[in-house]
Amino acid sequence: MQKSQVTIKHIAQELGIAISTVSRALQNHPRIGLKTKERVFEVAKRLNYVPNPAAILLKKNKTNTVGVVFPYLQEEFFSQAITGIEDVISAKGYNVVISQSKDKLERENRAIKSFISSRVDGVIASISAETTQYYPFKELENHGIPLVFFDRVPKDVAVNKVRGNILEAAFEATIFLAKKGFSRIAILNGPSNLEISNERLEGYWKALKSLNLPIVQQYIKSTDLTKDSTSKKMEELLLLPEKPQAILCFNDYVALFAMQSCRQNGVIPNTDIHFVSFANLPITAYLDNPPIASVEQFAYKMGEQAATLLLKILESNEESEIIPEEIIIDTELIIH
Amino acid sequence: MQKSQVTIKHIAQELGIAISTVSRALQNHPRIGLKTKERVFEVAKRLNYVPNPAAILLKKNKTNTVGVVFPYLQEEFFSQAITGIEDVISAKGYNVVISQSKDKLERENRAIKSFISSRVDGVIASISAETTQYYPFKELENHGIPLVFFDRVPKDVAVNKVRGNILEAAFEATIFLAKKGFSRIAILNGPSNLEISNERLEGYWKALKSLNLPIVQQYIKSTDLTKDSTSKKMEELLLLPEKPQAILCFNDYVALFAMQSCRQNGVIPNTDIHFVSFANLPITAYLDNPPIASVEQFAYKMGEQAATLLLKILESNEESEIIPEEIIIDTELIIH
DNA sequence: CTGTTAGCGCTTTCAC
DNA sequence: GTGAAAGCGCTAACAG
Repeated sequence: MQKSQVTIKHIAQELGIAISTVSRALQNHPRIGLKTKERVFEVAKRLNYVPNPAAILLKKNKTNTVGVVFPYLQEEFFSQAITGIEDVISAKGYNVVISQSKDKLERENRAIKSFISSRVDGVIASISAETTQYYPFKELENHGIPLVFFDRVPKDVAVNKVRGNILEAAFEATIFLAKKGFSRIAILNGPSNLEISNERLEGYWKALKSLNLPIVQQYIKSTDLTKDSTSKKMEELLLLPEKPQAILCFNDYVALFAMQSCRQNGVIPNTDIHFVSFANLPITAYLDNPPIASVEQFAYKMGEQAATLLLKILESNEESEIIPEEIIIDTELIIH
Repeated sequence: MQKSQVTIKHIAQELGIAISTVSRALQNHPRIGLKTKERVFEVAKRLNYVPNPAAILLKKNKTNTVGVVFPYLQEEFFSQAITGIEDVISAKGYNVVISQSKDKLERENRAIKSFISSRVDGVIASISAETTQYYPFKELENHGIPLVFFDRVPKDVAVNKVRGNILEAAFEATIFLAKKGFSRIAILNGPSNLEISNERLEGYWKALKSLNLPIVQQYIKSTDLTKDSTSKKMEELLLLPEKPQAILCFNDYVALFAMQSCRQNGVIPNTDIHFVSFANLPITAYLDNPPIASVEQFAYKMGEQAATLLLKILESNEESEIIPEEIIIDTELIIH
């Protein structure tokens, strides 16, 4: 029971023909006789032949594989996106290899290194909460590997991006809270190296301004997305003389952590303080008391778009200079 | 900016030495002069040399990659296990490629096919809820690819397995409920093609017997793990003239679905009907009203063990006949 | 210590 | 239509 190493050579021998003929037959080359093809396919199947991708890669210098680095696979937002990516990618005969950074720069780097050494054709990435520099991704560029950023895109860099219309969503969410009658609206934001954090903040600002509400610095907090950090910032908000009446959270997980922290401090979420968050994850469906609204970001669709953009780049003329593209997906505020 | 194709040939030319010398230097071969090595490494770094894995594979016929197929990556039980696997595997210089079956036989098959064609060295698998036959995995055997089953192991087949001591856990959980004073204990089990479902059932039976409680057929339900199926079975339990007082659930997700279904039918979970489940996932920490207890299965440790077993097989003499091994990890009932 | 050479499995000119 | 042969990047005898 050792590794079956059936090669086209075996097929050729069995049939008494040249290996080049077998190769062509297997590729459905037009100039090969129909009968020959049939015989080749029959023997290939019978022998359990599986082409050796290494040999093909060596020859063609193309792995037909794209790499994906996301912070957490278990977050539904990302896992839905991965499904979208996989569906598009595999329909085109490519494979996907998935890595998670767990929001650690070091793991992100390792993933990128491994993508380079395994010669993936392209990469889709959502940067870790620790990533403050574009640098690690520069390596991919050096090796000529096309890159599409997803959701968590780096700022101030001309790169391919697919992301939600977060500014608009934050604006709407804030307006929604104001219309509910709340004037003291806080924001529990993500780390400021993420452009999507800044966009939330801008949307929040824009809304407050348009409502003629004051911008209170103490109501603006950012967490590193961990439970500890989030609880700490939430407690700071609870200690303010004028507690916020409502909080816009970076995502559902931040909202859940914050709501837990409230409960531990004797504050009843969505009664004493109302929560709105981003992502609209299925997890909220399990809760007796979910955030009162959440921004649906259509992760699956975003994944599809990212994959489509990457494939477009891969299949464009490699020599042509490519100008970075930015795709923005509209969101929708879902009221629970 | 095209794919940099720096090869050892370039390094050899640059230095005016033979490519074999470069190859050996890069591998730290003992018989290469220290100075030569230094020069080779210097040039390699400067030229941004990355070894071509395809060429190595073609030569050595070893990808240093293991494949993992799990039902759902977003379930913490599996994602924790993957982290355990990754940590062990990457410490040994192997790579991991991850696939999810989404509990669909067809996706599972696709993943296995892809593992075969990409020539992974070994596979770790947790079978889908739809998989009733060992068959799809037989293909791996045909290609001499070692396989370790994880948690969801097929029944009646001599294969490598790493799993929790589910029978014991179900026994203890049932005893726990009985000690709480409940005599009408139901079980919302998983599909019967999963051995771990049968073990839960056996543990449950064993406990009831030891307690001299009757085994009531109407209290034994199995779901296919989807929300719909679980809700349906839960409603059947609610319609019984003698509703159960407590329910042992296949896992936390089944418990959450069942608890939702209770609420929708005016039954208060953990007040009217008490829940105990398997997995002890972090998700339960977000709930105001989690199951009263959950069986911690130590997914990370299970992942480590599975990876260790697979590596042991990979690194054993390939010719030696391997007898399947079964590793059983003890569980712990966590009371919330 | 280093160089020469064959060959891993496959594709692809270039012949016929 | 099919075959012969070169070569992708690398490793590992086999020579020195």
